[in-house]
Amino acid sequence: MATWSVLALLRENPEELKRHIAKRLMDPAIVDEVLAVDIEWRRLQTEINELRHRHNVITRSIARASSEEERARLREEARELLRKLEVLEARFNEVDSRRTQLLLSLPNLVDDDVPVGDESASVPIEFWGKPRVWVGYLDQFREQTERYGFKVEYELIDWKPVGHADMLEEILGLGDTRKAGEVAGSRFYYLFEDLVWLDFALLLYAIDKLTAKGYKLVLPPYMLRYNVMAGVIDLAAFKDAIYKIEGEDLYLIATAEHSLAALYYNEELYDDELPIKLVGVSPCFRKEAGAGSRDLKGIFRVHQFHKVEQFIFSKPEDSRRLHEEIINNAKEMFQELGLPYRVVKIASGDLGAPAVKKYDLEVWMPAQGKYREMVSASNCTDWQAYRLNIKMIRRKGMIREYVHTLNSTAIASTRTITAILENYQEPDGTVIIPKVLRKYLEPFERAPKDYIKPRRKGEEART
RNA sequence: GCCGGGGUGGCCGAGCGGCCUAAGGCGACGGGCUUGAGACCCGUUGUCCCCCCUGGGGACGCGCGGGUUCGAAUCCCGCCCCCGGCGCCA
Repeated sequence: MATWSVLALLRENPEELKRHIAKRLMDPAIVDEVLAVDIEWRRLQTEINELRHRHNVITRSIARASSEEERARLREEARELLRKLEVLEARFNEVDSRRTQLLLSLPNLVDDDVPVGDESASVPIEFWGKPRVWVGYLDQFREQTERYGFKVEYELIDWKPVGHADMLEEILGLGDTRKAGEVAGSRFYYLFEDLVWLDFALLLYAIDKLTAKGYKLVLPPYMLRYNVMAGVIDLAAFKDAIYKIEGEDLYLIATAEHSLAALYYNEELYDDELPIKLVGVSPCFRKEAGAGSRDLKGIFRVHQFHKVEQFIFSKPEDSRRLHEEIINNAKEMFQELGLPYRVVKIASGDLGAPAVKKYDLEVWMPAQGKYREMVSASNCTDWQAYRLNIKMIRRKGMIREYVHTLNSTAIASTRTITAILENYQEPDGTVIIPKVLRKYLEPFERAPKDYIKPRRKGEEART
């Protein structure tokens, strides 16, 4: 019998489950509630099973009854049981849907390795690259490195790089968020020419990199049904992030993770075919309802962007190792892109409900004087698999368990573009194109090759 | 979107109101036989609940959800998906 780790812990050691939930800074009282409902659920089920059994016995005897009178008597007896069952089943259905709802509202467990606390407890565990630090940001740069005991080499610059938002609209003239705002709303954008080429070059680079490592390339559905979406994310994320198609049971994906996870919805995988490593490409649609006015300028936080995503279905015993693998893949790509980053181990209070552990990769943004999130890599263990009903069968003994799922950004296009606009910016506004991207631009006549040249807004593109 | 056909266990495929709750085959797993493998023989093969829990009992399960009946894979209604034809379309 396959068991979901959270349900197993609820039944075996509810106090321990409470500690996990408390680590997420959530109210552990839900544990008592769901435990009581689960007990009631089991009790009712036992009672109903017994009544149904008696009913089945009678029902079977009707066909074999010797006389018409006997049949009539048995029918009445069966009806009497049905009346009792009706009452019990009504209770059960109530309890059952309550139980389902409560179980689905439980977050995943928290890995022992995760720092406990709110987001301020998240800890950088590794720095890479030589960030360019403007003199005015030196203090805050030190604050973001030395405070955690890291001595990070940097290049001090005396000119302040232009922020990505002004770069794209004013210096390069290759983006228009004002017009997009007028016709679609804030957090939408038009990108033009070289930045569009750059977007596609980034995607191709990530696809090339990961398929070379054996990941299977997938172009997934961009919309999913409610039941499937609810299997992948928690309700809070649903409200804050997900767009619904009017009049249809369809929701726009916020990341390819959602439809990649759903690839084996209601299926069983044999242990000898795992791990299954996928690389998906898709647009991502996000409401950003909880974001308020954060990052309103530019294209850092937008309703729509392209992303290449890593996704793995794994054996339970392999998921920790594979979690390291996907964050390492991301690191490798950002190293090759030459973007200085740090890896942050996310604190328990800031974990999403699906994950037991999460790493973010944050790139140094010279114009903001901050490290900003580019990549997020999560180990979801059996949380999504339980909800999507994806099991693993161990050949040895044909034992069924839930598979583990893992996901990580490879490259999110618009965010990575913001990082390139700030990190590869020359004092005159020229943006150097990272070397690894150039081969993906080479075949196209009108694509930029080595540089993106400044040309004020309204100026004709290219020379 | 319209008309017609169809969705049965991991897979193929019978069954079309009760001969007790899915025949038969394949696969997989366990065991027997064997020096080993194959062939062969026996058993097992979904979900859930209960118990005196190396085992035993029961409920549910035939695309999904309802309904009719003492009894539904079998009859009725709604939805989803697949195949064929027509229409529309990048």
